[in-house]
Amino acid sequence: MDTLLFGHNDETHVVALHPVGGASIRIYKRVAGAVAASDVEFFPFFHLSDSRFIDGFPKKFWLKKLDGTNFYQHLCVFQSSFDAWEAVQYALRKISSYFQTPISSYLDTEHILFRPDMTTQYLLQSGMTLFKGMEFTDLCRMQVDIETYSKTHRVSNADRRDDAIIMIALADTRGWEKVLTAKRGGEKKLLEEFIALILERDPDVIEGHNCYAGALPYIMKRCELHGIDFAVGRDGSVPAAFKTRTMFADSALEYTSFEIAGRHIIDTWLLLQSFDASRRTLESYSLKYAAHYFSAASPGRTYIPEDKISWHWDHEPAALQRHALDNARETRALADILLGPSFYLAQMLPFNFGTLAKLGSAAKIESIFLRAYVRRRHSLPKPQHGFQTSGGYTDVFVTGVFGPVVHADVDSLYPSLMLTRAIRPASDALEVFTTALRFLTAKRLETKRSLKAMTDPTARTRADALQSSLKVLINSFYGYLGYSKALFNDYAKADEVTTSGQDLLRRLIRDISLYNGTVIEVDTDGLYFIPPDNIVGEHAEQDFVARLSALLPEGITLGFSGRYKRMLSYKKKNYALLGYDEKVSLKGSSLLSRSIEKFGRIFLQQGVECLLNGRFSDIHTLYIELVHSLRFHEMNVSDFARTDMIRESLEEYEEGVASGRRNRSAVYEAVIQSRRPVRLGEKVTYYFTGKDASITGFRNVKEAHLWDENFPDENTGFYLKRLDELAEKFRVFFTEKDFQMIFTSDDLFGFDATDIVVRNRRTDPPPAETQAHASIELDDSQ
DNA sequence: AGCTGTGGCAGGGAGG
DNA sequence: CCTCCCTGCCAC
Repeated sequence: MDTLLFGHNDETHVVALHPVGGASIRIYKRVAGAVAASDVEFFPFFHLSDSRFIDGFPKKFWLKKLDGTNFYQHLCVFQSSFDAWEAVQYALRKISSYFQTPISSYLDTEHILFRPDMTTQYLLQSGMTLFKGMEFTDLCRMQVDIETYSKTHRVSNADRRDDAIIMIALADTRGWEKVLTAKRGGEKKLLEEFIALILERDPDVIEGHNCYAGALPYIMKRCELHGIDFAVGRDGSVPAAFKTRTMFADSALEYTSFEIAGRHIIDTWLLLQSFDASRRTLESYSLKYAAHYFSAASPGRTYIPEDKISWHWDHEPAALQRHALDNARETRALADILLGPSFYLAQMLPFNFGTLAKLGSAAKIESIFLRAYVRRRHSLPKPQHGFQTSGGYTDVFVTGVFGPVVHADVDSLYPSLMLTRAIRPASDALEVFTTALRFLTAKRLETKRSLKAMTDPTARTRADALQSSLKVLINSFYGYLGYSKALFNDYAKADEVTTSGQDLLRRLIRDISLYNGTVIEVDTDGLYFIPPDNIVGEHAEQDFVARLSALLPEGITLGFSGRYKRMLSYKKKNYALLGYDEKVSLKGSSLLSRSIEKFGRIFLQQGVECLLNGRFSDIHTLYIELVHSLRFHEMNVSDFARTDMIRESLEEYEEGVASGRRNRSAVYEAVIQSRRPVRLGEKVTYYFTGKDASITGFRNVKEAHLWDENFPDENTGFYLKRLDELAEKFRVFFTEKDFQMIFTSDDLFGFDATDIVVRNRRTDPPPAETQAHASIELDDSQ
């Protein structure tokens, strides 16, 4: 698509554009924060580019700043296609007269047609809040799972003529379920049946697990091969497809995004990604794992691995049918759990439902600003250049094993500080920031209060989805301040928020110490501490936290968030907790990380458990067992393999290594060695081979599926060394003598755990006031 | 087209 | 050996 590029950037002018009275485009001049608007005056600082068409209609325009950073498509939604066309004509006339040259030839007007209908109206509402007053359950959501067959290869390929879609499982929220199967060579008929069913059931939402990267492109390709239109839009159109690249949790993600006219597409795989972006608790994004994680798996179901699908189709088609239908059901269960917040946000924000499910939090916050500023016809600021300089306060005062332990944290620390101290971006002339934050916070508290009184489960689910969607928004306000691309960013204010938070935490540490409590660890908004001797039992602990809370400024409260039998304090952001239910949970990247091999994770988990319970001889036994099974190749490859993600193409990798931009890395070398193509974002499992324990990591690597248990070639010395590296983490908890005795594989002098105790140490000089009251014994030897 | 932040630990490679 | 730098992963 052609781009109209005109004018030049100018620091003093900012442009906003929106429909007024349905048909005109106005461009504003920013004068000292106020707006001078004119139909005639024109300040062209944007690209008008890439208008997208759905069934011939311009859906929206994109305005792009000349520095390439911002898009304002949500300001450019028109009430009807007629208005949009008028707006285009208007803009072109203006541009032509401004430059005194006809430039209408830049736009391909051939493809703009007049045909306003309900579908177009529906689509064009994307700039407004949708579903106002509706309930989540009012939507008709359809779930889709496809199974594909391959005669010659383990996994089927959309491009191959001899592969086919053989089964489509469908379910919807009206309780309807169906499995379509293909007769021999009947893929075309199957697809036509599928299309007819979508039109008949007419769902508002189509859901699939990994449907953007999986089912949808596959189906589109198969339809293309059979020469049929996948016309499932409400206006009879085929889906619009476009390539997207987004950043999810530090890693680039490439997939083809689809839009179906009049319907929303939901990919539960993407929902999982954004769910995990804040919590980081998921081990995998597979449907199987996620369904299990959310306790949404169909009871007693069987799973058929991808490469066994063809076999089941030939020999046990009924089992495959059950498998496919269970996938559709689990997809629905996942969406039920994860989709609520997006639905209720669609009632509040100027994005449609399907889009909201894909957006990050900054885009959501910004849409609140944009709508308010457009309504008030106020100009928009440019993002500030610079960076944030401070963050949360983190400290650990003692290491070792302690108990009992209380965890307390400040409720919504950053939002509370922003409200009580009236912190808002300086550029926010209309004070949308504070108004919106206060409104959303009040709304959330109100929802949480009403939730307590509710008994009806569906009403509770609804209220909970609403309050958690509000929580997502509220917690994003702070991050928005420090975001480089945010129009209303303000780094100084972001710093003010964090430094006030730090002050508050230091004050709490002092207060706890003055009461003779011992603070173990602090991180950003919460602290773990040993309560004073006279505070015994849960009630007393809660009262104590309430007393501390009463000392804090108005509007800021400290909440009781847990009590533990014992805590192992290792390093900042690294600790373990032993609950009163005897459950142990590890925290922190050095104790619990996907980059640690499975045997290492087991070693750390069990080792920490033993430490918390004082079972020192068990650690010794555990160590010896692991050494033994490594030395005699008794482990499976999955116990010592590592899994990493492919984040760039092999070409980019080789280019990066050659240019010195990046180092060689084991996971890429493993793939290169096995000479196979890889997808971006693919996870590859590999292990180290050879005899030399001191090899550099990127040499002697092999993909895990090439490991043969009859000829185990893993580098035993390397993994033994690795075990000892992990054992080093325990050194700080023991005397040198005890440590040597526990972590040795020969019991020449016998093993005797009776004299072993955990050494508790002070790691940071405590604040002056606390020393006089220290109520635990500490070894200051460090 | 779409992308919230800082702080902290560990491991690997490169080069001394 | 060590230090420096980069990346990955995690806590909040």
